[in-house]
Amino acid sequence: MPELPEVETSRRGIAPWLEKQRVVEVIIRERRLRWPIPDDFEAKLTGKTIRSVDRRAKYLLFNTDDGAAILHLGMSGSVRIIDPTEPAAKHDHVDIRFGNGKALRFRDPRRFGSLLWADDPLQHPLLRDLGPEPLEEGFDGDYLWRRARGRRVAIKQFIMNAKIVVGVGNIYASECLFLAGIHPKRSAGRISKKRMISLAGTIKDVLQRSIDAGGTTLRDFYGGDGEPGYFQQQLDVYGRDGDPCRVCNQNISAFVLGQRSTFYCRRCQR
DNA sequence: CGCGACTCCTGCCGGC
DNA sequence: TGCCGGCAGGAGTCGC
Repeated sequence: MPELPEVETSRRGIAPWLEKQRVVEVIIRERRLRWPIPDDFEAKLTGKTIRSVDRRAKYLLFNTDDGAAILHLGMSGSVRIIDPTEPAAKHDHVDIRFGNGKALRFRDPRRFGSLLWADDPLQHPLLRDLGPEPLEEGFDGDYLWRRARGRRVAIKQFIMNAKIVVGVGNIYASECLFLAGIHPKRSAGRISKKRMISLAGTIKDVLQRSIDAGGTTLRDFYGGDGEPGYFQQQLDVYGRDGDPCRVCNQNISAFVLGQRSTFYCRRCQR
């Protein structure tokens, strides 16, 4: 998946095409996603006007005057704006057609994504208990440090926990910890407030920089305009095991933590 | 409650 | 060239 910057880039790409547009038709070719698309989804959305396209964590929210569609891209999902006469390819599960003649097409080969309906999306069980947005008020080093009291889990898993803070995926978790000089395996509760302030800063910086760069990290990501992502390798450690550390020249190490690949510099990170 | 393991699914890549 | 195993950006759920 798209990590948070990819989702935000997708949101910015598609929002101008959708806002104030009336949904004229919803075409669902495959309902079996992470959860089945609800049977009444088409009926709920058809005929309504999109008021805004918002994002909460990695969920895209298509708000109408009466309820909202909630879309999660999972690991392999993408959205783009198309001419609805364009034939659907394999894994193109949903088209939402609008009054302006365009359509939003959702593709998701692995089907880990989801498409749901909620009268009040922020109160939906999947969104209700989420932690703060990393780029908004309410997230800083003090907050991280307070939440880490008594927690023995590895800091990498801690910052990837959406109940603590949303939007830090596997790639950026490694990157942020490298920049903060913290070993991925260090217990969350054993990190000083000073270092947590540094970590919160790197999380904000990395996510903001990645959004500014158009969000793209890996090659199968498509922005809302359908153009391939930039695939810029601005990454310092992710996927670079064996390469020399940018700072100290030590080879970057890799190991598995909580079933996720993890990259770090054993000299720079303690 | 906190934590670790497991799970869903397809595509792709490297090794033989 | 083909087959097979392993791995991939997420995150909910279960069992201890």
